[in-house]
Amino acid sequence: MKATESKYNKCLYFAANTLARKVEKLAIESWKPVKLSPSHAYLLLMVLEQPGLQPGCLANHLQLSPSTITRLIEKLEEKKLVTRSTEGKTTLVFPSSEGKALLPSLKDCLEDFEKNSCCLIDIHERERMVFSMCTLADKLA
Amino acid sequence: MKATESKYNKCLYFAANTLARKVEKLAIESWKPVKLSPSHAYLLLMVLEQPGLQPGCLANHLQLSPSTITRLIEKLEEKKLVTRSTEGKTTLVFPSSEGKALLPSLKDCLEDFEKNSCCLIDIHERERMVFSMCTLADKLA
DNA sequence: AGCCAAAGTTTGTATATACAAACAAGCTGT
DNA sequence: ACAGCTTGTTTGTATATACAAACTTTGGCT
Repeated sequence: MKATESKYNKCLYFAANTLARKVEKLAIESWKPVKLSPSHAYLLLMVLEQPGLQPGCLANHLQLSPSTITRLIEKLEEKKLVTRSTEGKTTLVFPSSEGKALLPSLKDCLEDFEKNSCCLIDIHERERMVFSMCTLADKLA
Repeated sequence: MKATESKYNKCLYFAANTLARKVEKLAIESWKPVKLSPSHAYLLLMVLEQPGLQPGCLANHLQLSPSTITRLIEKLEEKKLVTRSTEGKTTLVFPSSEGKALLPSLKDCLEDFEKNSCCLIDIHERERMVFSMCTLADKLA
């Protein structure tokens, strides 16, 4: 059965969750080449662009809870892709050289993901949808 | 920080996940009066409308995996809101009388949820967004 | 100086969901 | 008739995420 045919196809709860799960699946595929989950990949990308970023800042940008960010960083640290350095009460996250080496592949994966999802929906409709989703998310904050 | 201001505010992965998590939170609040999580509530609603529905059919309508449906039913069974009866290789799910008694409250919660989320976004934009989300979800199936 | 409040981070624990494998029942072709 | 495929369901295990509580450091107030 298709989502558009479900009894709940007008329901925001249903639509938001169903879409998120399927997008997650597509994203997981897209990031398999670098052996990272999408969240880990996005976090690493941010750290590569702004070395020394703090967990709190990452949480804001990725709209994830601080504790989730801690867990993501832990895993990236295990994989030797980032390092943490504690400065007083704050923590700074830096990419390792291995992490830096991954940058081109990460960008390829991101591009792949965008390409795969863009070809499924009219680009303007997609843009409007993403904007609506972010706007509504903000109002739910 | 707001989702619309994030570095990733154009990214489908980011938008879909952020929105879904926040909608989930709102839904959790909306269904607190009946002490059920949103998924459990939606499942119970379906079973109330169509007693004897099979897990597989529930999975299709709710767009969840069969194993997730099993887990949801287990919990509703613990709470004595539904019963399972196995007929050969299929299973039929029926609401208990306690489950039936919950129907009016469930509908109130659903209405509350709709009301709370509708007042945040223009109703036509919302409709279009939900439709786009379902359509895209189908293409990602 | 000393203490309390605030801010940043981490830890313990819980929920939602899925995949893959196991299981069970029915169906098909020879 | 029965060996094997197919379908529906459940179980074992894993991931993503969050909340609440516990630290930790810093800065303000007295």
